[in-house]
Amino acid sequence: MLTNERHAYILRLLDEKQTVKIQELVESTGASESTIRRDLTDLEHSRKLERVFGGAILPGQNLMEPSISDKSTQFLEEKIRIAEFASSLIQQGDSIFLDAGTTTFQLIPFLKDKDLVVVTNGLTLVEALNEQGITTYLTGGLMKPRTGAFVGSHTISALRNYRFDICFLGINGFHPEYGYTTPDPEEAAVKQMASSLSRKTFALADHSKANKISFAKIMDLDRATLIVDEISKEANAGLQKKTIVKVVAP
Amino acid sequence: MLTNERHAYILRLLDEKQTVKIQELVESTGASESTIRRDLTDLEHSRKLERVFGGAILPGQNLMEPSISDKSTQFLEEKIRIAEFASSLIQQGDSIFLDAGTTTFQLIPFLKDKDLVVVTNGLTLVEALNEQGITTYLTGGLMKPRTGAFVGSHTISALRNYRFDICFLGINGFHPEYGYTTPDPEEAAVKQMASSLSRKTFALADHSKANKISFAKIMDLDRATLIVDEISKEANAGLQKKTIVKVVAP
DNA sequence: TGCTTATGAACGATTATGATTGATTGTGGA
DNA sequence: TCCACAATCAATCATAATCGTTCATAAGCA
Repeated sequence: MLTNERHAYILRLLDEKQTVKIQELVESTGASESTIRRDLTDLEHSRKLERVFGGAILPGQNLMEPSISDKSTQFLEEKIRIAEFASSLIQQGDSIFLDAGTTTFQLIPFLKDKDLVVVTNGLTLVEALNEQGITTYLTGGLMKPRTGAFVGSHTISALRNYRFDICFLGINGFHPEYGYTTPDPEEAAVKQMASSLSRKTFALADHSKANKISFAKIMDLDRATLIVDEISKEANAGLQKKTIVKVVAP
Repeated sequence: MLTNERHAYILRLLDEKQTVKIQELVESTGASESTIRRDLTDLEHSRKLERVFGGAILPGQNLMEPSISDKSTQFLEEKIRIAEFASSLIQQGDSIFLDAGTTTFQLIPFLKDKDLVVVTNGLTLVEALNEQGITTYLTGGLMKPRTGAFVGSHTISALRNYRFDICFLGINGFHPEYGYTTPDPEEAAVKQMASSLSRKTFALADHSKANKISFAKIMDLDRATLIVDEISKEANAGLQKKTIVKVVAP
């Protein structure tokens, strides 16, 4: 059995059953445990699956490719609600920055007929924006393969060419003390720069990001207005002292 | 068994079974392993299949067909031949600029395992480059919806951040007197800037571009080495006085 | 005949594989 | 909670399969 065949087989089985066990694969393929282990390591490295103790599962926080986004985007309903509200803050003729990310991506359908200039650092976003016929500038820079986000010094200096009325940021966590955070320092730097070039900054997040802390700090809470779908009363009270919070209930 | 017969047989088998093993082919055709190896290498070069360890699989399982449909299939064989030769000019560790375009797009499969840094202004190219695991910078700028090329002042100034060993340009026409031309002045400006930042510049074109003149002039012939698939003797004589021409015959 | 092309065998180099090891993690009972 | 046991893990090594290259021979062609 060819290596590629095994890989395809594993992915097919995984797609059917959501999870696969290593022992199960050893038996059904006839390959050794070591080989299956290596297969899973390879496939995880190319983000096709996620390893767990004893087997593998479908990748959780997945890419934003249209093909998989439909079924794998978590909190899609909430993100759309957040995006719709965010779009209501935009004026005709505004210039806006759209951060790379799945939540900001949901903003795009609401931007039609607004006569905007949009700048983004997200590869998937620029394609969707163009389909909507919106004038779009991409920052460029070094591309992060997994997320399709552009980062690095090139991206930062490209941003300096622009000024924005509004800046919409995706974030991975917000916390009263630690502020807005995201896993990648490079992405954090881009978000900081974009925000500093904008008259107003909005942070978009679903409720799962509440009180989460990621590795890289973007900014303190008071530097951006937070838009969330729902939030506990205690948490909200804690946040209100720091910044403006807009809760978009269903 | 004739070479062509074997090739046809291999492709038929591959189409049926999705994958073929070398041992399997050795047995069923009676040819030696070396011969089958050569067959697979040939067929891979003409993009009919993709080699893997122990056999071969159908090509482009994960490439994007939709974005490159009509225009790119014209003279596809020729473009691949041109691209393969062009790739032979690249040294390990080079930094190269890849112009947006269908001919330069065909270069990408030949760039694997070359340890390169690639800069491009083509949206479709950056995606394909990333699938190959090549470190890729996108210039960014204003996106031209139809072609997926980035142009404008942002693109130009982004280019100034880099220096290239080699620059590969796609063109729409070449002419002894009028030089290299392309329809869009904005794209011409990008090509000019990229070339001026490169130690060497190559213009890639199929024979249909001979003696064609488009609206915007990129540069005179002597500023770049021309790579074409074929060309009439008279035309070649006229060109040779102006620049170096490399003809990539089948 | 002389020339080119296709072929097959042989070589060392590269890659995939399977078995083994000791470390790590999850499980269940005291 | 703690401990012991079983399952799983990553790392290593030796082996087997496959790879590209080279060279010599055979076949096709003028």
